[in-house]
Amino acid sequence: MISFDSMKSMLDESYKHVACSTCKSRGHGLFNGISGAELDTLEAQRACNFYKKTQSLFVEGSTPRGVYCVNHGKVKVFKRGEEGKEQIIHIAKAGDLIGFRAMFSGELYKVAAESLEDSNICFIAKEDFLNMIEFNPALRNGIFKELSKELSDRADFITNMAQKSVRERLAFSLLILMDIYGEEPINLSREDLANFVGTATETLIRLLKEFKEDGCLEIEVRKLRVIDKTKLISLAGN
Amino acid sequence: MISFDSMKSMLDESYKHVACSTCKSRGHGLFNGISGAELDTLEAQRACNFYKKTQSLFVEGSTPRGVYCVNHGKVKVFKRGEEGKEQIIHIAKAGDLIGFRAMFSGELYKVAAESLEDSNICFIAKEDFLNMIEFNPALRNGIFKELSKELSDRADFITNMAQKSVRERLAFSLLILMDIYGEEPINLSREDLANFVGTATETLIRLLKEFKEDGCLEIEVRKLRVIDKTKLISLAGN
DNA sequence: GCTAAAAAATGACGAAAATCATATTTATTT
DNA sequence: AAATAAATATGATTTTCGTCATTTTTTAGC
Repeated sequence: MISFDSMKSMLDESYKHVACSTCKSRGHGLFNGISGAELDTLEAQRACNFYKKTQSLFVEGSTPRGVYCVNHGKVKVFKRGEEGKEQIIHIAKAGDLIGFRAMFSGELYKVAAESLEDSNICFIAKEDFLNMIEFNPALRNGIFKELSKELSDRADFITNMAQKSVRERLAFSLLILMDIYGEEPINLSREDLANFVGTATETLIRLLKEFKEDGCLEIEVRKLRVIDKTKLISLAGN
Repeated sequence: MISFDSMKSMLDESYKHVACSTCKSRGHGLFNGISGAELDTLEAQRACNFYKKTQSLFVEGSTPRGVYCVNHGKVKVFKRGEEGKEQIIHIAKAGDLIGFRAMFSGELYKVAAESLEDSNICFIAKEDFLNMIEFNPALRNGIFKELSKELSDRADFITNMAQKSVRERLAFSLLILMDIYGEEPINLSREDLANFVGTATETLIRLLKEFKEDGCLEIEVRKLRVIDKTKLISLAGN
């Protein structure tokens, strides 16, 4: 049988030509409210690119030149600690915008971004993006809202890190990942999952096994499927 | 001798009548670029209040009605974990704005805020604040920048939490607190400091003692003074 | 399809830090 | 100033989790 991933690779070319006007990911994203002339402008300004799995969008310390809009696929946004260990801060899915924090700060990237699977990602230059915001109050408010939401999420993240056990954090992380992956199984390497939870890979593997034995998780090598969300919620402890 | 704190209390009345136009805290805050008619409007719209130490500005789950601008004093912004333990997310100093995330999200407060010392804090109603932003691009960009900075800070915070030892985190936290407290000694209870670092109070106390013995910290009951910043930086490990 | 390399899994062990119990000091109230 | 409460400090013990070593499985290249 031909895998879903290899099928997608075969479709590379078509992936490069997604129109914003028909982009299904747009519905849940920030460009949701856009239409008419503005949509045309967006369409003309953005460049669409295909990223193979594990390809880098940008690295820590580089100069931000624009924002990335995920049309299809998943992207991890992460930071490296001193010993080079990654801490995944955020996982972006279709419809999500990446790297807009850097548009406002005027600083170099403080995080890095890399595709987690074969992805199709559009790019909008800084100038064009800031211009759109300047003249579109609705979009502006969307950005404010999004920044606010992320800020709030990160406060939760910090609190969890400080006060919860690794087991609780894993359960919590899996619930977040369920939202991100939707119907699809969660497709992350053990290392990436460990770097999201904030633990050692070995510890993570042991806990996954426990969860499986507890009957809330189905495990294939790189595919996790939650089968008892209720139990997971109680394990997450809130 | 009369203490600084009690002296401040005696001056309550004067604290209530700080004019925005002469507010010294304004220089380092978001209202920095404001002048003329806008400054007059701000002046007219804001209400100035005195908060005694440990007084609450707002609690988790309540409805946001505006933003708070610290004229004098310090405020902790925190979240409570399941067992009620606080995690301090941010400590605001004079010139800082508190609670503007909630202005955009349309949600209830997800964090709480409480004064750490006798403080003078102005309040600007949501409507007025949003109005100012709508018509002042510079202020708007300031807010974007501020939100972005906090987002970046929190990514660091998360990474530190996940990858650093409590000792390293304490060193790092003390460096942050040095910036917040400036020339003054760091004035926090052991519990608050532990809740900022994200550790148990007992562990924190033991580590403070170590730092003191290492000669980088001077400890009075509620006053910490860093005396060897270089050493602290090396202890923080970045 | 075979081989090399990478990822996942398991076990043994130790260090870090939480918890619990209790003592001591400092603050607050009357 | 004494009494009570709260904050700080210290000790003993346990648990969690990270580290290191090694094996097994999966993936990717030729």
